Amino acid sequence: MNTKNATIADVAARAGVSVPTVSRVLTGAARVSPAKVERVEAAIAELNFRPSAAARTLASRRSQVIAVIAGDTSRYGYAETIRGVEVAARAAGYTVMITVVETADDEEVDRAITATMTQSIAGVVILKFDPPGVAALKRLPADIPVVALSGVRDVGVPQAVLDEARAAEELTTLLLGLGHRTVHHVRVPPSRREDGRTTGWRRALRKAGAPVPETHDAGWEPRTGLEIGRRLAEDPSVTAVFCGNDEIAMGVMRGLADAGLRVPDDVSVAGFDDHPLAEMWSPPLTTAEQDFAGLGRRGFQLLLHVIDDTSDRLYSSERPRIILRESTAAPNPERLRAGAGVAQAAEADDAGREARGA
Amino acid sequence: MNTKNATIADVAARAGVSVPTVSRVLTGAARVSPAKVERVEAAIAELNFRPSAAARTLASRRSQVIAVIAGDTSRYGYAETIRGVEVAARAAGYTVMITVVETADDEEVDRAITATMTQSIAGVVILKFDPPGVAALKRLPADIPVVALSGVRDVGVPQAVLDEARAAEELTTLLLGLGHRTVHHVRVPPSRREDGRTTGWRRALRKAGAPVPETHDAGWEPRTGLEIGRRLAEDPSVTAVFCGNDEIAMGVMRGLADAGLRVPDDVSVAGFDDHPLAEMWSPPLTTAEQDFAGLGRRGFQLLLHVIDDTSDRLYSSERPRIILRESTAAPNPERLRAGAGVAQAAEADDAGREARGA
DNA sequence: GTGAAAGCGCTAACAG
DNA sequence: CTGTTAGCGCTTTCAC
Repeated sequence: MNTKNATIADVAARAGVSVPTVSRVLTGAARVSPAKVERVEAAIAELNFRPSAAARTLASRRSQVIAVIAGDTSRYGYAETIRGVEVAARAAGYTVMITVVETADDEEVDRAITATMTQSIAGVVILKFDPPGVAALKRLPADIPVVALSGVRDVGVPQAVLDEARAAEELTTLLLGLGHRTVHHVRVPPSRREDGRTTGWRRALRKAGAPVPETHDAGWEPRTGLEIGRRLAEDPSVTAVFCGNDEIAMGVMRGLADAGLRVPDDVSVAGFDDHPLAEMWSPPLTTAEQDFAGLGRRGFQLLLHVIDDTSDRLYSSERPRIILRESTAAPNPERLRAGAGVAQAAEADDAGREARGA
Repeated sequence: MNTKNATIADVAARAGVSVPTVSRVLTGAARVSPAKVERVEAAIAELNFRPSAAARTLASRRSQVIAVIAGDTSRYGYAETIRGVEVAARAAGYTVMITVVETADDEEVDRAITATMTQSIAGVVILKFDPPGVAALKRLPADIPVVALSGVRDVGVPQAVLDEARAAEELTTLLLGLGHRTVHHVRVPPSRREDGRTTGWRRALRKAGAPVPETHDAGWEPRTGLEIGRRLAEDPSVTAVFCGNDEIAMGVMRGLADAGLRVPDDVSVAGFDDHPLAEMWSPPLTTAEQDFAGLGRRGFQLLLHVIDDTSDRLYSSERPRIILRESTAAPNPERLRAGAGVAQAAEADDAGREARGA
């Protein structure tokens, strides 16, 4: 076996042709006589030659690598989105490079942008799921092809979107339709001031004329939902809870259970995303499906269009699907009664705050 | 602002120095007079210059990119391991490139190896968690620095390991200590004939003189555990189940619950990995913690040693930790009695098979 | 079709 | 310390 990598010159020598000819059969850029093609291919196989992407990129000023910039790589939605990008990229002959931006600090964002731009890449897909993603998108040089992936439509950048607001609105409306006076909301860390999930929830309540309760803020870790669940259990006006994602919903349910409440008998809980474990949960979780992998795939396709300048319609969105399972039901009449007084007060409170412009 | 990327020559011209001098301040390879350093840095900032990794790699034959080869990127253990690698790589100034190998087919593995080797990379970290990973490791050229990450120690390759067999043995022993006659086992897809998890389980049973029941094979999806759970419920000799990972354990528990059995009252269930949702589950899941992110970090550090040829001890392992929660308890006396006859028969059966050399 | 010549943007030896 | 001279391995003109 050959230890050192053969070069295109080695292949040319072995095949008895010139270097450019080898390059031609490699790239298929120009026609080469069948006889030579065959000899070149034989030489490539014999020498186990693999072209150097670095040299090729340097000479051609084109690259088959794309970068994914993300605030995280491991959490469900992120990992699935990245997987979708990777699958589509691989199918198109591209390789994926990862750049993680942990915070939205100037320094961290710059570091990430530099790390990304230094690599000669064809384009970047950026997960605009959180503040670091938003910040990175803002700082990315304008001359590099880029596609943003997110839950809310934004202007000025080609993007693939999951219509979170719509899904959240439908889900909340469904809960209201079950007979709940209102629906409480536990947020996951938003990408900016307000997420599509929260917006949709609010919109549904407004449209239904239901009171809009104060939101509860959870982190990304399921256990952050636990404490919130316990607090929620103490408030008898709470009969339905819509959580920003399934993992938080599971934490909230654990907290509710710790407090002795049953789901959905005492409180209905809905999640978001349709995490693979949502249907395994006890009770199986009502949620809104989010096709993250599809988002990633669509994002990459869009990027390909941006790269090739095939700019017809640089936007892609898809309607989400609500999945009704057993964690949601009609409100518990007793609890509804018990909470009535409290809710009344809260409502007045809420009205007051709104009037003051909060 | 400058649209096109500035080159090192532009910087040199602007700073009034030679190109190599700019290179020197860039790489810090040689001393440059403070005055020039300052001018060069100013020029770099003004031109917003970013060196081209492709050119640098081509000229220096060194790269700051590593590849991660994995059979999957999204599942819990995989995603966390990759995250660990990325964090460590980023801290050391490296960028991570992902190569997914979906199957162990020659063609697919070759495609992945070629895609990886074509990029000029400093080394590769390979997730030897499954057959594709094992196959890819086997086909990787010998001259590229490589570190394998897995649950079982193997010879011939620098590697970071999570001692699965030991964790599984301890967990099974713990279950046995609770009074169960034996422990049933649901496997996740193994990396080869037998995983460390299964090996450890078997070892514990053997050491305790407990019968070794037939294993059940689940897939990666939680729902594959569901059907197995239902089947397990029908067999009264089953009082304790050790699952290959937490997600499958959750599916199994759902199946058990569907059949009307309670955990841990009727059947104890233990998982593996300590998935973030394991403690949110009802009941909270007994499991063995697996520090995947740590595995990834250690793997990258090892790779750095392989690259620098600092070959002291190219192996790293860590003792796992068992987490006892509420999904496991002493066996249900009634079920134990009911199952005795069946178990007896199964045991005889098992003994017979073993005698025949299975 | 095909080869010769000229770089791509950078680093690696050299001299000095 | 610093500039000059050669490439790294490939693609891209441009003749023929």
